[in-house]
Amino acid sequence: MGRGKIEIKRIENSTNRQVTYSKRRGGILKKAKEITILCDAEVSLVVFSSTGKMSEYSSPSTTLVKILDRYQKASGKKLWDAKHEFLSNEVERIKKENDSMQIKLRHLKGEDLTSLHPKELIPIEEALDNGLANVRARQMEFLRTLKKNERNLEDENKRLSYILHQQQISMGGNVREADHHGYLQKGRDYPSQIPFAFRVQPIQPNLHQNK
Amino acid sequence: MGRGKIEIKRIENSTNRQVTYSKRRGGILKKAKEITILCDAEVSLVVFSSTGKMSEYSSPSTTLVKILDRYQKASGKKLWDAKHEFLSNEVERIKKENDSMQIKLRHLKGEDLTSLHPKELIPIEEALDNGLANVRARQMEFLRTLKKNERNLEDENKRLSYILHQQQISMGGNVREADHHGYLQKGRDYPSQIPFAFRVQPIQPNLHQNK
DNA sequence: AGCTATTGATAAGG
DNA sequence: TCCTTATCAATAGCT
Repeated sequence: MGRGKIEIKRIENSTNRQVTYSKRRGGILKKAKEITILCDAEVSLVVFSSTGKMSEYSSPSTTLVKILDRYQKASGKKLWDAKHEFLSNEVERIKKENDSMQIKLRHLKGEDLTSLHPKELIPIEEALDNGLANVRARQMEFLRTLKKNERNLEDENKRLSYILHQQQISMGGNVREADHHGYLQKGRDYPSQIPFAFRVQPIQPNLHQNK
Repeated sequence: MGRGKIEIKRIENSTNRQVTYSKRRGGILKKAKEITILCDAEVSLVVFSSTGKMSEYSSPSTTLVKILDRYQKASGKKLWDAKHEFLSNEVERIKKENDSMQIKLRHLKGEDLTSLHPKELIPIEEALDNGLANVRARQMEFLRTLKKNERNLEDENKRLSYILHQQQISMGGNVREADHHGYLQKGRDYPSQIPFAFRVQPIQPNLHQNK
């Protein structure tokens, strides 16, 4: 019923699918209302688009809950109880998972070990060893990063101090020439010779870089 | 859409109403299926005729229960009562607990450490150290128990062997007197003197005592 | 969002 | 309930 026949299969073009959905949703809702009025029927219609947006229709004078109640009586299927059962099972399932993790955690913390066979201690020991190695490796890595950061900042500090000092020399004439030469000759060590007031305050190393 | 336009109002003729219901029900079900397929939608449709007969459609791969579940989440309306809510909350709660344990376990195994602040590594390291100490202490304890067990068994073995030997002496006369005295004199070392046939097979130490 | 050619749904009748 | 068919309604493809 359109400019051409279409095959009933998923519309691949997403825009097209959306448009068709919108049109047909209107159509089916209208049909639901019509059958309700024309035939004195009760209808409950819930539609989710592929994007997750919901539309619903329930015939007037009833609610979805009432219709579902009737549904259960008519079909013999249990929506309530099934839902109940499903959730109960879910709770059970997750609780078990929980318990087993709890136990593993306790074992790793070295608790409740007396209940274990000595053979079961071995993989735990290995896991702990391994974990410890990983944690320490990570700590070392972090230390290295910190040190590197510090060194970079020190270098930058020296560079800035040097520049500041030179500027000071070119601005005011009352700086002794000797100091100036001293910097050029002493290389890496020159910052120690700079009066404190010239030094640039180091900024906080960026501890959050991996956060 | 028929031989004549009809007004959308209750069809008074009961037979006519039934017929129209039947036709339109077919139509709306078809539309529901089509929108499901064409637009990748999820549909739940329940219809009751005025005579109380029910028809339903749920998109494949889902059930009415699942759709209703989604319905509740999307609409905020509660279809089921407090008990369900309680169970749902329970599921949520335990799932969260589960996730947090999952994360702790992973951290203890030395996984996903890069997401941690170095300060957070310290308690993990401590826990691992502690756990390792406990596991190893347990292993040592076990070893001690084993050794003690072994010693006890050896002693029992000797005792039994001695008794057996004495019995053998009192029953048959062809055992040399010397051997008999030997046991009493040599103390702890005597079992090595007993012929193999006299020795009692040691039983398996009870490794499962704490299981 | 509108427009319209075209297909689809269905009212009436058998 | 099912078939047929005239007729109206829904909508696919475009803009």
